[in-house]
Amino acid sequence: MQPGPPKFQRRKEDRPGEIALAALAVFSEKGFAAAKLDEIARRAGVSKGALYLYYETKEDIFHAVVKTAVAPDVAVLRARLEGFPGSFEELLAIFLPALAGILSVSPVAGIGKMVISEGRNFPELARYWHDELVAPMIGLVSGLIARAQERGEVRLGDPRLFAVQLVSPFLMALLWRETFVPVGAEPLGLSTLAAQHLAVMKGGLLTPANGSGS
Amino acid sequence: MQPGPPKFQRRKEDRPGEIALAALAVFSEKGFAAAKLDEIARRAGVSKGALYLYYETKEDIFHAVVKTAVAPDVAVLRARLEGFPGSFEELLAIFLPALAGILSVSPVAGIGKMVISEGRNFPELARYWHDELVAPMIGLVSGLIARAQERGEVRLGDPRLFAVQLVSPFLMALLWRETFVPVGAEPLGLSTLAAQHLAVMKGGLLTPANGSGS
Amino acid sequence: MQPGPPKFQRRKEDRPGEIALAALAVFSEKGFAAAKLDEIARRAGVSKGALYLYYETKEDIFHAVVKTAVAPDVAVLRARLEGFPGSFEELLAIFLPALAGILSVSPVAGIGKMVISEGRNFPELARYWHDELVAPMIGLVSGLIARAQERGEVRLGDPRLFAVQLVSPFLMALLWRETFVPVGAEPLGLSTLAAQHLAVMKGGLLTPANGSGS
Amino acid sequence: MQPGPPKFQRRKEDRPGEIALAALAVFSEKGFAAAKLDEIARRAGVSKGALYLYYETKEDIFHAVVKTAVAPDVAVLRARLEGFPGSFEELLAIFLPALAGILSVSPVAGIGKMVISEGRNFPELARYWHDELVAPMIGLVSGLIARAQERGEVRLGDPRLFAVQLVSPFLMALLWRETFVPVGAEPLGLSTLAAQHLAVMKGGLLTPANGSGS
DNA sequence: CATGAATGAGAGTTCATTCAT
DNA sequence: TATGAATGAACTCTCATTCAT
Repeated sequence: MQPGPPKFQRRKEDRPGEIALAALAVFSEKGFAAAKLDEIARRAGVSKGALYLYYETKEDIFHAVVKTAVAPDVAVLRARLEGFPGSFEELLAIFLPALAGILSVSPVAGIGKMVISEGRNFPELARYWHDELVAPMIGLVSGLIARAQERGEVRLGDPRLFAVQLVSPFLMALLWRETFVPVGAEPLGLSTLAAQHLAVMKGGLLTPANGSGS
Repeated sequence: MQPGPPKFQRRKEDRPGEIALAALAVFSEKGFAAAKLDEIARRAGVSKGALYLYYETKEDIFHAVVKTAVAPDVAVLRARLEGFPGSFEELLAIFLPALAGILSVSPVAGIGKMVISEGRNFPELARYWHDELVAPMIGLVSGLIARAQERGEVRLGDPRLFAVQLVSPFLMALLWRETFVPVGAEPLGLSTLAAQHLAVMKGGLLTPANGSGS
Repeated sequence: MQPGPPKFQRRKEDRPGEIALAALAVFSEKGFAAAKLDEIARRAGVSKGALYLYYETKEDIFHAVVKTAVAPDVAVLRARLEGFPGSFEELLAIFLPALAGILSVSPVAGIGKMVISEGRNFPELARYWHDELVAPMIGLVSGLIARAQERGEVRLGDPRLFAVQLVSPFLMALLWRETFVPVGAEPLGLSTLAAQHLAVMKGGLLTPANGSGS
Repeated sequence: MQPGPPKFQRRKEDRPGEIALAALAVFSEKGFAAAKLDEIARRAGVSKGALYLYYETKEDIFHAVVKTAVAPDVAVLRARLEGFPGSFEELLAIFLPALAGILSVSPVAGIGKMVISEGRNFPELARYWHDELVAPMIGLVSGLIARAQERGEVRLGDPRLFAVQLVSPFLMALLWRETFVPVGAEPLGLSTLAAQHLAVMKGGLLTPANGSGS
């Protein structure tokens, strides 16, 4: 049986991704409970019934959305940081702007907000995010800091808390953007923040021989 | 027949506060949409109908909860900071532990999570929080920094971003506590964080003559 | 124990009547189901709980209202009509304006609307009204007509339907006043209607010898 | 396993009409407030949720019901009456039985009762009925009477009140049927009433040359 | 595969009724 | 008696999920 003339049609294999993308937007804007499947379907360009061809339940879609797009970012950063040849100061100078860059384009802000919001309702997702994204990231940075401490580059102190100090301004900037900018607040420039944070961290984190001379 | 416990009590004075307290817990755990009035009523020890004796709608209860307990904290901090006689370094040494102390006992974490979660659904509340709590706080700290810069105590840079750097680790610690600790993550000790953050900020924020000698 | 100075206070024995009066207004405006006991209590100047000191249920109040103020009107008309000495033509000339006069000041319109509206929900009340007010009235008028027919004053025909023809314009005028005048319709003047209706009925109801000569 | 009757049918076309029909019955029996959507849905043979596929709110269903089936009756009568070639006496002889016939089969009685009952609660509907049905009908009949007066066929007097006299017995008959017949009252035969009313009106409404000779 | 009309459990809200005061 | 805070059943309306087409 020869194939008829190939009619244009969307590739079926993309449907789950298209749905997840639409769902990310809706969940991120409304939260889990207030998000309507009707709206997700409409934004995905499919019928409401079609959602159930690819996902079992609304919760299932939510899980898919949260778990999607997590791995790539971690992998990218891990690749850049692990085995970085230079000093910790040089590492910081690379890492902080890179983090700012990634965060400003990644959907991680929206998903992060969802995890914060719905963590109590979906502990499995909170655990997943902690185990897959947050803990590895913190662990990675902590490890780099610990090694830098061993080399005498970084002052004494809890590496995990140092890691928190390093990344928290960016977290705050993301939440600021999602929460207060829509109601009229002045945005926090991510790149300026990265530069200024780098300067302060170099001054405060590094030992005198390594940082204060810059 | 001996009288059992009375079927209900008349305590008009106390009810609104009790309801708001119960609602804070439920909203904070579940988010606005997933919170059931049934549960709020049960935790407040009243019937569902009684809620409507004191509040018009579910949204009204939510508003009451979000607007509650905002002013006190701001006022306390403003009183401590404004007109502080010492140097900025001394100010930091007071301010960071104080902030950590306040945050660890205030319901601000739960409410803040709600504002982050539901900001899009209730922009009025996001605006209220920004205008009443967040912007004043940031403005207060920024002002202190700017004056310290004029005195040559603090390095050059955007005071608003310095303020973000100062407070963001505590924001992150709160969200960490609310989101990841319940699923098994190691807590971030607020007081240890405050001490370490103070050390780093003194090293990185202050000018050499003022900070690096400590 | 000497009595203290006599404080002014409302006479308790009027309470049920005051409540029924307020209830008449509210039921008449809103219908049974949409009438709120809160509003009845407020208009009666008592608390909601006080209603239950005098009536068992909302339905009980409704019954009281419907059954109240029915008997007087019937009695007045019956007294005027029964044993009227003159001709039927003279009777009509008395009866129609009198009916118009009574209806324009009596609460019968409001109650009648309630009976029409709620007859299906409260058949007992429909039956009560029919038996106590409507059927006696129709019977009374029918009887007068029948006797006038026997005297050759009124044309042949079903006396009951003649009675309907006699009273129906006033019914319509009442319903018009209650229903359409509030939304801007021109009122139907009851006294003008009575005069014109009298003229037509004299021409159409009476036999030539009795009516057409007027 | 043989297939039982399908759990539900898709009949998008027919549903609104079926729902409105069921709603007419329920509203007419119970009044607006006492009518339960559950019962409307059950009588329409659909689920409660299905009502909301076709109507926005309960009030919306009520509006649809009240506005339904109004225009047709008016149009039919207007067509019959306007431009009627014969004398007013002949017109009456056609009009009154026709009115009786239409009213005895039309749902206008039930809807009219609803308008009377709920006019205060839904003034928009009272206005709609007045403007679309009642005022045009009264105006139509008044106009015919006025022209007949100009031709000397009808006695002097307010044409609008004459119109009321003409139609009110039928209104009363309808309300009688809806209100008192269900509790045991003798029905008022509409066709007999029409014939007798015709006779009386010919005698009382027409001028001697036109009416009294019949 | 795909649709969307239809379902039905469950939510927020109202209000007649009760009862501690 | 009188109050009105408190109750809880019942209502309207929503929306995740199903299924005839």
